[in-house]
Amino acid sequence: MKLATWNVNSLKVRLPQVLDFLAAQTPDVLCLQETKIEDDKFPFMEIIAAGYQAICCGQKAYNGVAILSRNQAADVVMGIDGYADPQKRVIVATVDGVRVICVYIPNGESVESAKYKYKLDWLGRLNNCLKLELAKYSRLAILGDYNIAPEDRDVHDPKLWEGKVLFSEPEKSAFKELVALGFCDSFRLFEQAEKSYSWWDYRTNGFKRGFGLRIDHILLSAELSKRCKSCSIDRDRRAHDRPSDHAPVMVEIEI
DNA sequence: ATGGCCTGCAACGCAGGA
Repeated sequence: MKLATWNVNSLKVRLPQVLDFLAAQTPDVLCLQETKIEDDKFPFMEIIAAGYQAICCGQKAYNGVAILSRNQAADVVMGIDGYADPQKRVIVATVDGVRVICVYIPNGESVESAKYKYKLDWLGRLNNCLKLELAKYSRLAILGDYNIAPEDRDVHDPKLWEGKVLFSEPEKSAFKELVALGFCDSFRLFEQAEKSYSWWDYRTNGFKRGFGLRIDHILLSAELSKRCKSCSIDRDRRAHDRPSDHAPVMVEIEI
């Protein structure tokens, strides 16, 4: 089973690239973030024509998540239970016996920002949600844009990023607390190339200069970790004409 | 280089991203 995640930074713009990704990688599940499209405008026809089903939780202009899957998605939940967040950042479903949580964790803007407080609060709510899901499902995967680089090796210049949003201690602690619930960062189960990142800034010509961060992650429960055979970043997609600023991340699990 | 771009919305500049 292949599970993938990709922050597409507008599904409308990136739809051809998403269809190309589906054809090239044939994932069983693809989690999308920053679709930036309302549900009634979601490109269901094109996705279905590609052999996939889709569930979505979107809004106008900002945020928005979706899960594309070859097989039927069951027990769908939009958002975090008991948290009336107007920002559409979470969609959950069971596919092929795996509980899939697609997350778009807030960016935070800067450590001084009100959005940073929202991010930390949001992470607390996600932590509670994962606790409950883990009690119900042993095969659990959380895929998405976490907007947190967990370790020095996930940052092109840790000195430069020290204390900054995406790499501040409270964010890294919150990430560790999620993992400590009983997950593993699937990317680190395997030997990886140095300077492996999933996001590069548009502005700094970041991709060409290797100015990147690893902020898109796939956390797996113990039950899935022991069956995980690979985790990779499809970094070549970032070199595409008119790319998303994020590259897809994918795991293969033997089920 | 204190800089650089991309997207959507609604206008011809802003918010937001990270």
